[in-house]
Amino acid sequence: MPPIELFKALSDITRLQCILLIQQEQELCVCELMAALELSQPKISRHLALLRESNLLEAERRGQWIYYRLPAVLEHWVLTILQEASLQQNLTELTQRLAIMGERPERVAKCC
Amino acid sequence: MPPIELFKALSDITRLQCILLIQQEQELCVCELMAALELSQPKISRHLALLRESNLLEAERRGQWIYYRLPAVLEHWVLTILQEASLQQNLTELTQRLAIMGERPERVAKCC
DNA sequence: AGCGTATATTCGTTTTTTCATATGTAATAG
DNA sequence: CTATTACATATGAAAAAACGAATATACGCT
Repeated sequence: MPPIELFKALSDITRLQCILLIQQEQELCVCELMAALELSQPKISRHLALLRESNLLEAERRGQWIYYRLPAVLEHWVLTILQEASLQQNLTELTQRLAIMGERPERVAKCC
Repeated sequence: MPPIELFKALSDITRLQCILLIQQEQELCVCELMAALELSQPKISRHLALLRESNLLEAERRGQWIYYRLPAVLEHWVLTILQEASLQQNLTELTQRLAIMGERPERVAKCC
């Protein structure tokens, strides 16, 4: 992946927050991201699609839900940059809103 | 500096090439960047202005020329990201076009 | 089969970014 | 002082990105 593609992908606040929150939480479904970021479903979905197309996220359907996570194989320098970013980016507010939903799978059962 | 600001700054190919080439060469003037990237003066200048406004570059006038370089003090995580990017980004073509100009100060004398 | 939930995609519009052209400014040379 | 070089900035147009609203699809339940 060329650096410019990574930087373009991370240059939108919605995409940056999505990918960093997913990195922190291992995996998240769309409705959890909607709740955490307080954004509309199509908006979240479209940005996730962009990240998927750049191979920065992969999606897995489990029942009604589609879970997003970082790909198992990810170039090391990309991971380095994500980690540096997550050290700088304050995610506490997003994490709190996630916590309010409760733990998975109850969280999932409740959220959508 | 918030991560999103850095990623926005690096999400344009002209700005990315400028800053990485400057990082590699210590410092460059506008006419050297024009020659290396083969782009118009206002285009280079505008992108340099954006990088300057984000404090990712600093400018120093010496006679007729204005030299751009990385700031002496730059958050460490920003440097890390620039270094990771420069390991991935191929700058040989740009570097060659710089070399054709010859060495500074002859290069500078010739370039503009 | 029919309904509700979770997510994706399409479409038309708005906003943001980028660009080329033109003009302004600072330094140097004559 | 005038001309030239090196660079900055303003302006308006074009291209790209992001958005909301509506629609489509896929799954689970009854």
